[in-house]
Amino acid sequence: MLFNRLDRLGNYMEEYKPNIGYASMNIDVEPQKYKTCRKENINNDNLYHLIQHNLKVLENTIDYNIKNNNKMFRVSSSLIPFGSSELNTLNWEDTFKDVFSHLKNKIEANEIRISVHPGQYTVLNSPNKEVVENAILDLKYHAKLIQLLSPQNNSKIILHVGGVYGNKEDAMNRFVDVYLNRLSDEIKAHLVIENDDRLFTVADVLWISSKTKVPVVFDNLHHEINPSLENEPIQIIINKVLETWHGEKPKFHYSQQAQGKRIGAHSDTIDLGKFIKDYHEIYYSANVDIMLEVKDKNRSFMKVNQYFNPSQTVLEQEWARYKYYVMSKSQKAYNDLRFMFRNNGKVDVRSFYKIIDDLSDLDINEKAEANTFSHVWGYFKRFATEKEKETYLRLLENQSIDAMYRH
DNA sequence: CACCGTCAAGTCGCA
DNA sequence: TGCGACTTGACGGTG
Repeated sequence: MLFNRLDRLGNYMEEYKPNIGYASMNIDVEPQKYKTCRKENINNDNLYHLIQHNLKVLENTIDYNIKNNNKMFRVSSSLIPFGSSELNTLNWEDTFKDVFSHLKNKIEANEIRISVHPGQYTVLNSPNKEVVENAILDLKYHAKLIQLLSPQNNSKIILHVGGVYGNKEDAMNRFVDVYLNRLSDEIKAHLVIENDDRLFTVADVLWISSKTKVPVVFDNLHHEINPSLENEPIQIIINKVLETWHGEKPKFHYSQQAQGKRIGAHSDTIDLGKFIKDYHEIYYSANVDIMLEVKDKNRSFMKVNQYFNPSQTVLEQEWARYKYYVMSKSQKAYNDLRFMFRNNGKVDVRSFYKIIDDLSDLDINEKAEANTFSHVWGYFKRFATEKEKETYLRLLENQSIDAMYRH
């Protein structure tokens, strides 16, 4: 009997393997940062070069995703500076038509699911008419990005409900009203709403969904901080959220609290052990895709994706990348991992990342850090200029570890 | 060259 | 009533 049940659970595991995604930026591609400008510097020439640069950042991110078998990511709203403002008079859609078409082909050929996430300033339910108009323009901009990059039903615009203004019921009714009467079918085809960490709970967004049929994105950390439906088991709540997707594959958010920071602040990295525990409690029986919201972006994607799709080759690459980080934290962890990878032995994903994740709790170890810089310097001294060499030796002598990271 | 305050966007919550 | 926090790169001014 027990065996049968475990066996069935194992089958669910096979069947419900989530795509794992990360938000907006990739910290390991170059050029990495999206550029923008101030209002006073907006002109067509400037915008042209900024967008050209940003599309290159996006293409590099897509290439990274293809190479690393990543099937989901969030496109940054910063792609087009002032993309929803009338101050941007460049016809960027036509100007970069060929680039968009090229990127769209890459995304679709590799079956990558995309999403966009307008920020905290896009408020559809404001009592201020102008704020609402700007929010609608911003949704049009985001829908245009989807249309240009991947105009499929599973591409989503994730939005928060907005403000409360002293009366939550009125505020929710205003959202419903704007949704039903002001949004185009094209926006509605992609728009989904998420519970937030202060104002609108899962129960609130489910209510809005019941009036509008808008699907709901469940965010675990926001639900933990701003709970609702507390008498219901979590699986019942999840089932209610799943029903709002009407058979489409849902997208959920997952994040972890940063220790010692403001409530709701996202952690630097995903602790894989905690992820696995939460995944089995919350997401396990649901056929969903999971977007990670975390500071180290694609690196946590690699970590979580290895749990679902382990590969010895990838783990070895991961070990190579984390090597100096481990060395700078703990000589013991470094030796343990070397032992783990000895003789091309098979490495267990969870054990590997447990050693890496546990390092973040350690205090700064300046001796180990200085030792690491000596190792790294062993590689760099061949390429370094005289000036860089002087800087390095001066900083090492003074044990100025922080300054060394900067250089 | 390093560092700091301000700018964009809208809302909430605390003096 | 007004200002800090949230977010993040740009950019001007100061030392």
